[in-house]
Amino acid sequence: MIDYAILLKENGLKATFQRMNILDVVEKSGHMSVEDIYDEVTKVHPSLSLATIYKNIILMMEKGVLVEVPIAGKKPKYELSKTDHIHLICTECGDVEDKPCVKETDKLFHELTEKEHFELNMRQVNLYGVCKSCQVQEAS
Amino acid sequence: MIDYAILLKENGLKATFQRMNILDVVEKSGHMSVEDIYDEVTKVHPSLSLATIYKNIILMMEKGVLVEVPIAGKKPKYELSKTDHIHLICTECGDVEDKPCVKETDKLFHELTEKEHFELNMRQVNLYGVCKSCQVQEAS
DNA sequence: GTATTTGCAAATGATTTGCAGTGCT
DNA sequence: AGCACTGCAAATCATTTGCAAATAC
Repeated sequence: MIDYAILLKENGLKATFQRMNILDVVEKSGHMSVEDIYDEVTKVHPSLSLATIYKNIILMMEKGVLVEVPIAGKKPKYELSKTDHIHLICTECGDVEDKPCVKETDKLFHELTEKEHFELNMRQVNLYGVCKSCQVQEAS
Repeated sequence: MIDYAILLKENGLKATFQRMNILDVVEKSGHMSVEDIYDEVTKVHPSLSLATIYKNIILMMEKGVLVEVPIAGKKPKYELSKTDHIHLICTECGDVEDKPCVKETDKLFHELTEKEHFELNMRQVNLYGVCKSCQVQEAS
C-alpha cells in the first residue's frame, strides 16, 4: 500500500483529497483512461470534476508521478510511474497487463541508441494481441 | 517507388487522387500527423478537405495500408505498413526515425507472449530521447 | 494567512457525420 | 451506369481556460 500523501509531497504537490483519489483508482486498476478515472473516482467523490482530473493528470505527469501509455487506435491510458516494463494490450477487451522487462532487450536498446548517438530517456514496448480470456470467448 | 494505385486496389480501395496523394506524402516523410498530412497534401491539391483525410486514414488503417504510431504526450502519427521496426522518437523536435528490429528482441517477445498464452499480432517499440542533431543545438 | 487548487461554465479544438454532387471502374 | 468517394457545413466530442470560492499547509 502506497502512501499517496507522501508521494505527492515528495514531488512538490499538495496532497488533496482529489489527487489521492485519482492515484488510488489508477493504482488499483493499473491502467486507466481519463473517462475510466472519472467514472471510478466519482463513485467515491461525486463532486469531482473532469476539469480537475485533466489538470491533475497533466501536473502529475510533469512531476513524474504518472505516465501516459499511448495505445494505437484508442485513447491513452495512465499508470503510476514504476520500473520499466512491457505492456500486453488486448485489442478485444482493451485490457493492459504489465510484464517485467526482459534484461537482454534492454541491453539491445541501449546498444542501438548508443550507436546512433541518441540520448535514450524512456522506453515503451506495446505488444498488441488477444489475451487468454478473450481467446476462450471467441472459441465459443 | 511504390505504386499506390496497385497498393490501394489490392486492398479493395479505389485509387483516388486524394488517397494517392496522402500515401505519397506519408511515404516521403515517413511519419506524419493528420495536420502534417493536410498541410503537405494541400500544397499539391488545395481543395482536399480535412474530413477526407480523416475518413481515409480510418479506412486505410482498417485495410492495413496505414498504421497509427501513438506517441506519449503528442498527437499520433501515421506510417505506411511495413516490416516491424523500432521508433526512435525525439522529444525535442518530434522527429520519428525507424530502426530495424533486433532479431533477438523479437524472439524474446514471442517467448514472453507464448508463455502467457497471449496471441501476439503487432509490436510497437518506442524509444524516447534526444536525437543527435537536437543534442548539438542544446550544447550551443 | 497565503498561495494553490477546485469546480463550474464557457471557449476552444479535434474529429465525425449527413448529404448532395462527383469520379472511379 | 452504379456505387464509392469527396467536400462542405453542421454536429458532436474531448480538452482547456478563466475565475470565484474553497482548502492545504
